Amino acid sequence: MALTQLTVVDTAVDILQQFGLADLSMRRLAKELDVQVGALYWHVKNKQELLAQVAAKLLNTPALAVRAEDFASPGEAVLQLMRKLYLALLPIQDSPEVIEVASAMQVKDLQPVLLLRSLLQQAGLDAERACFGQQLLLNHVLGSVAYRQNLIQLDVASEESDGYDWGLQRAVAGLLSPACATAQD
Amino acid sequence: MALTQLTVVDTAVDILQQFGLADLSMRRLAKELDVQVGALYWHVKNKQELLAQVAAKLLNTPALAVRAEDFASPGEAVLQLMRKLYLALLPIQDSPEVIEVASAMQVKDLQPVLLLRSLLQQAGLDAERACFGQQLLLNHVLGSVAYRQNLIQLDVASEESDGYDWGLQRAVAGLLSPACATAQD
DNA sequence: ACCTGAACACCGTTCAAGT
DNA sequence: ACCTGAACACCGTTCAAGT
Repeated sequence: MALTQLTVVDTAVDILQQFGLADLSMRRLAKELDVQVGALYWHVKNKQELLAQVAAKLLNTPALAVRAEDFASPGEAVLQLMRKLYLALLPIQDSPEVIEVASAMQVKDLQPVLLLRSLLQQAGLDAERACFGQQLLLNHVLGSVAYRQNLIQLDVASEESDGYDWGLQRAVAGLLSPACATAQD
Repeated sequence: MALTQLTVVDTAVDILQQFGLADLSMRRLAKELDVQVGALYWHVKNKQELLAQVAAKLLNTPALAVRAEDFASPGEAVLQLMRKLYLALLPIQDSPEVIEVASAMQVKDLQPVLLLRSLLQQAGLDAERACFGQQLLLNHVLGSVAYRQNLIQLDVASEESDGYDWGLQRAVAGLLSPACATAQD
């Protein structure tokens, strides 16, 4: 197995899924690939860039696609996309941290994020507001996933609702309500 | 200056404010206090617990208090509290990470968080929903602060709005709208 | 009770030197 | 072009031994 950018990123995804971010070190990754640590730096610039690519691998999957035409309204499509995102990220340890790194690096090709913005525009928000709404909803998934993963990790994974879905519905309602002409100006 | 829990935490807060979380290591902290690293572990259990105490120090300040009686409605008080929180956290480097550690450790005495929940209840939400609403709004501040701190750090601190306030208004509207009888059941 | 000294088991990144 | 070996400058945590 030749050492390429692809194998490096894929192995990183593997380690993340199986052992979490704490175990995803450059040295551990090198060991898994049977090379010296330095060799990795021929294929990726640094750890941050590697994590951004890991995030892209996690999010750019057809499983997270949603077609607006399949729903009664764009709002319904938004809800569906957000629910898929939550369920996809929940089983991947520390996924919120990884995705925050990617967002921080201005990674532009996270498909579900672009899709979310586009759906919000289809629902009637202008470009700027779609962007703000995207932020609100993204903050909510990542925050909720992080919160729940933490509960799971440090004790019982209480079966009861964590409020993600309720908060999501209220947020989407707030974003798309007809009273959306900004309250103050 | 005797080495106590208090001085350790206060010095940690100092380092965080001046240099950020990356520089807040146990070794750096020990150097600042002119002691060996091991000495710190007599006064704090570990780094995680230290960070939780740092978060508490940051949040449990009278500057972040808001009295419901001073506003036309509980909803207005919520908006005000959230705006104060945002402005208070923005200048403190990596404050969202630090606060997430505290929340993760189930720290119960973060006053602005308790206040937020209480205001949501005063606005008419039942206990469970107030808790969910608190989550939504907290996710939004922490996410927005992290996002903005990142922009500041890696280039221009664009003066234009980051959408925090618009998202906040829409979220609060969604939470407190009269159509709050859950849409689906 | 409180602190030192020193160790243990790690990190990310760089770079001359090899092939 | 791609990789090794080895170094540099760090981490958090523990613990016998000192005072």
